[in-house]
Amino acid sequence: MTGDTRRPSKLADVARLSGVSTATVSRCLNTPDRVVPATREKVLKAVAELGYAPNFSARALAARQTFTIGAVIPTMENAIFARGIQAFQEELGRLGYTLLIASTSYQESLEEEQIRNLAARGSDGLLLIGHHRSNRVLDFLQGREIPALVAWAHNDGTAALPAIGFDNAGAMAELTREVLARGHRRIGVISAQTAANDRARLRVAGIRATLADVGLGSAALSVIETQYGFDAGGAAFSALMSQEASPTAVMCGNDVLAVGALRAARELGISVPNDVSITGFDDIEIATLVDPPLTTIHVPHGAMGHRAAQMLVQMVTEKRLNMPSVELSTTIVLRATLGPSPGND
Amino acid sequence: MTGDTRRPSKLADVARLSGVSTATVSRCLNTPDRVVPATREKVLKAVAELGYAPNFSARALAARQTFTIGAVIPTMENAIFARGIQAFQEELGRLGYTLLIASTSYQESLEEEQIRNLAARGSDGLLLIGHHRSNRVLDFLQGREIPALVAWAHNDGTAALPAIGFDNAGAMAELTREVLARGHRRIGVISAQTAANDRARLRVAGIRATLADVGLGSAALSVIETQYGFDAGGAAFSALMSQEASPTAVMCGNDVLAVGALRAARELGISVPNDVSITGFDDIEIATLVDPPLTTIHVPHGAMGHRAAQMLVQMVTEKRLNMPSVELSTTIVLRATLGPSPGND
DNA sequence: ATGGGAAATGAAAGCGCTTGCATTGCTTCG
DNA sequence: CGAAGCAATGCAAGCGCTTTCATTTCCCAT
Repeated sequence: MTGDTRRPSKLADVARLSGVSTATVSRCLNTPDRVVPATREKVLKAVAELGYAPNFSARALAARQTFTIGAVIPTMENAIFARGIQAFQEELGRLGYTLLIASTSYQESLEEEQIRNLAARGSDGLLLIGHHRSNRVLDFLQGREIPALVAWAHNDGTAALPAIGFDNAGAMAELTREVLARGHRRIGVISAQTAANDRARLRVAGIRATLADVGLGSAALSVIETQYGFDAGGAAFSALMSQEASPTAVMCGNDVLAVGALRAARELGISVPNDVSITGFDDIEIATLVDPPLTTIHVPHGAMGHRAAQMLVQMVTEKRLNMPSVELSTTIVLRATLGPSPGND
Repeated sequence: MTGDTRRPSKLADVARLSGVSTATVSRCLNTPDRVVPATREKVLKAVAELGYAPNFSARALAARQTFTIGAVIPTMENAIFARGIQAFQEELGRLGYTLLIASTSYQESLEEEQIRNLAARGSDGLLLIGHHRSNRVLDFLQGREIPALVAWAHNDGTAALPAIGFDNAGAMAELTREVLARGHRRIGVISAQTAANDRARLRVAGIRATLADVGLGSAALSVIETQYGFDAGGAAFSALMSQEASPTAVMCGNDVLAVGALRAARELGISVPNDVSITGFDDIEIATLVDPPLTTIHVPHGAMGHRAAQMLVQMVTEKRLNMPSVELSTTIVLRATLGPSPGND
């Protein structure tokens, strides 16, 4: 155990100690089966003795591979991304990759910068959120031949990048049917900003389409777009409820907004679900902790993170820029915030 | 704009196009003031024209600096770490560094592995959580001369690594005084596992010490250690309340545990704070969303993340392994879950 | 035994950048 | 007007690893 000495030992040290060439040591570490067991043993012993750990920068430079995956996400503060990214990172670790992380704080302009940065740092692959993205970025990725995978969204065939996610519009449509089935005919919607967020857009679209299916036009619908956050959700809810013909059900684009709305309802003395129903999207932990527990759409974040890691690593190792997109299924979780319409029509 | 072409252009391409040596280009990019303005301009023009971006692996290898900071945290799923890490990452980005992240899933044995991994990947500095750590790791860090900063904990002078955080014991002691002031004399504690978690340990110690101050021995105290999570918190609460002389106040090691306890209380038909008081630690968002809102200790996670990034980068650029620790102050947030003791003594 | 072919190993050329030292070109002053 | 001094630049040697290609070794069929 001469490890942890002054200067970290390098490949050449191991080679010298074990009496082989650096090439053989390298092969021992990277392609063990290309080396005869006796040699391998000898080398591994030297490695242990020296406490040798390869220098990743050198390796990256020589092999043009960093064993690093970059992720550009809006924020980690959000439980939704945090959970998925945690699973992503765990699986990545299992596969021998490390996660390089950058966030955009929901600023579209920052995303391109972060992507270029992570690319310059040699990320072998990139995890991106949602499809909304300029052609310039797409061209950059393609030109550099960097595999990229989109998560939290599904690729219906029209998008440029492969994706793993779920059918945002479909899931919301299904929930809308539940809402309609309970007699609601005036629907309020609290959505995240849709301009640079295809997920938010699709969720609203799912509601619109379902309403149209039963002959309900935009008169039945009242949509508010707002920032992300509990307070923003609450404010939007108040606004919605102070309209003259206020909605009997308020569907929210995500659980955070929904919980904010719930809190506002409590403060306003509006009973949920007796006076008004509220629904969410995501099924983060808080949905079960509020009172009454939130009816929402369960999204398999953990599974998505895991699969995303596997897919991305596969793209990297097989040098593929494309891959069949996978759609995960969501389920509606009926808890207590969705009830029959008060019928005060 | 010949950028984004087939092969990413390299330093030599820029040198050729601008008619200078690679050394000058390098200096232009890294130490602009060591190059005469006319040359600089010429080079920068070539850089723009080629869409040149430096290869970080090569740079890292040559300069022995990666502009990368590693963080080893228990998990990102936890809102507590997520917020602090988000702030840390933002500030890091501002300073030109990128975050390499690894998590241990609260497994002590994994931490060392992750630290070595991040070190091998050339992290210029490391952010670690809490002081609990083997000497082997400490020696490793010191031998490799890698600056490391501990967050979420305070260094009272006895710890090996500089720290930024708060006085876990002191904060909890203060809260305990509030509890005692309300007449509570039988205190239950729900703590995270203390074996490998100095923060949890100190929080419990803070309670113990304060009780001792007023002459209350261990008979007044009933401590349960449990896993992290809402359900675990709930289960621990049930266990505590089913004791013969059940506590009139339950102090929890963190908000997640406290909210779990709160939910369990509701399910058991125990009224908070009439029948029993509950307190948390951290003041994560959920504390304001539950009903009744949770009395807890506010911790400046965002500020801590920011400062941590600044301190660590300073350590890196000044090549210091040490630095004065900073203590952030916490505040008690009295909301609704702490009330007077029912006095059924 | 022995030649042939596959498997194992070694030698050495980079990967793209930084940086110590040598060189060039100015300015400045005696 | 020339030498000294200094700023700007260039040269070239690495940084620690991977990988191609050549060489050696080994095994087995003959």
